[in-house]
Amino acid sequence: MAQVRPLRADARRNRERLLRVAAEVFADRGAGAALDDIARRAEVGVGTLYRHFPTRQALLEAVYLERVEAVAARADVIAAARPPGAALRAWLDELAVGMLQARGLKALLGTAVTSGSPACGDCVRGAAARLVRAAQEAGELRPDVAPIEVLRLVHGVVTACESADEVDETAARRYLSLLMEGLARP
Amino acid sequence: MAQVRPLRADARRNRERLLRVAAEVFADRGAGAALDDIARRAEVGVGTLYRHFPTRQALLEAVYLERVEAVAARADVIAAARPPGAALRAWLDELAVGMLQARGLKALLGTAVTSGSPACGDCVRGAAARLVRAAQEAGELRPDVAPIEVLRLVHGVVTACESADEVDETAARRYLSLLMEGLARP
DNA sequence: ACCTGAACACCGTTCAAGT
DNA sequence: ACCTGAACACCGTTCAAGT
Repeated sequence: MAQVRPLRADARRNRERLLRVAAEVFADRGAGAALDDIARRAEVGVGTLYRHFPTRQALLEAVYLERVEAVAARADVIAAARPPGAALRAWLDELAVGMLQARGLKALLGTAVTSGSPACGDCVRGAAARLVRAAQEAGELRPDVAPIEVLRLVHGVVTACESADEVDETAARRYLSLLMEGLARP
Repeated sequence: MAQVRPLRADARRNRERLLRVAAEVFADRGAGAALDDIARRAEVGVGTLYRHFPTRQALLEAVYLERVEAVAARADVIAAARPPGAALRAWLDELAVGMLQARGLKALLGTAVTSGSPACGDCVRGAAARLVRAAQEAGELRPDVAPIEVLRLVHGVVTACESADEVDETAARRYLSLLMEGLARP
């Protein structure tokens, strides 16, 4: 899937410049930022952007790949330190805060979670599945919810926060708290 | 605020044609449908569309005004027939189903709820406030949530449903059910 | 093998000219 | 008082020409 042959030196430089610039631009213009603008700031033809990243989604994934993997990896760290129910909750907390902070991350996870993009989606879905199953086996989570539903609900909760005037992590935690209480009862 | 003088006959006809066509187009193209397209189908210059509805939001509001008012009015009917907690829940159910069915309605309420647009926002916020307060006074709803937060959460839940493959009212009710259980505990 | 940027398509929005 | 549609701006996407 990934490049078998290493990229030519100039191509590699361009790719990296694009990623660095895209991260900045997504950060302050949001996930819908003009691709044209990203190419120009990276001092690269638009065609080059499209060659490396055929879709906006592909660019978003490449930009946030590390962060997404980090969040997914946190799942196991957290799971080792806490009982299943608390672990799930703590991880969803981190996930929600991450989505609130990184403006592109939420857009990415929104679609990645739904339409199974292999790169980023799998590791997040996998992490969620492990935590959800564990919590269900421990009787700390209602058995009739699927991991993907939990992810969708968290996505919805973050959306609810965004529609407030200012991004508010406290509100996010409160909303998640409500959600978790609902999820706990069978 | 509204037109003091009645509209000229041709203007009135144009306005009505625009509303009728816009309703159709929003219904099958979504709330982001091309305004250009709406004008063309209504056999009207684009400028005429902008004259009557200066923003997409204004058009959405005009198209869904009746439906929104109907939903708001349902609040009092429901409140008269059930205890406060059940009434709130039943109304939020109807609200969520309405947002799922009418593709523009959700987009409209999303912004209307946040950035207080007078036309549609007020009546929905008012209805929500009455039901939420009543449920809180009856001790059936935690006292630390504001009506607008409840609306945001419902909006988030509907968003969660939409990210599923197919629009699923059953899922919406389940999610709302979880949310309400979380909202009930103090 | 990769890059460039002109070219095209599409959509939103405005405004001069018309009735 | 209202309508029209050309004109402009902006953005996404492709592709012929270049190295």
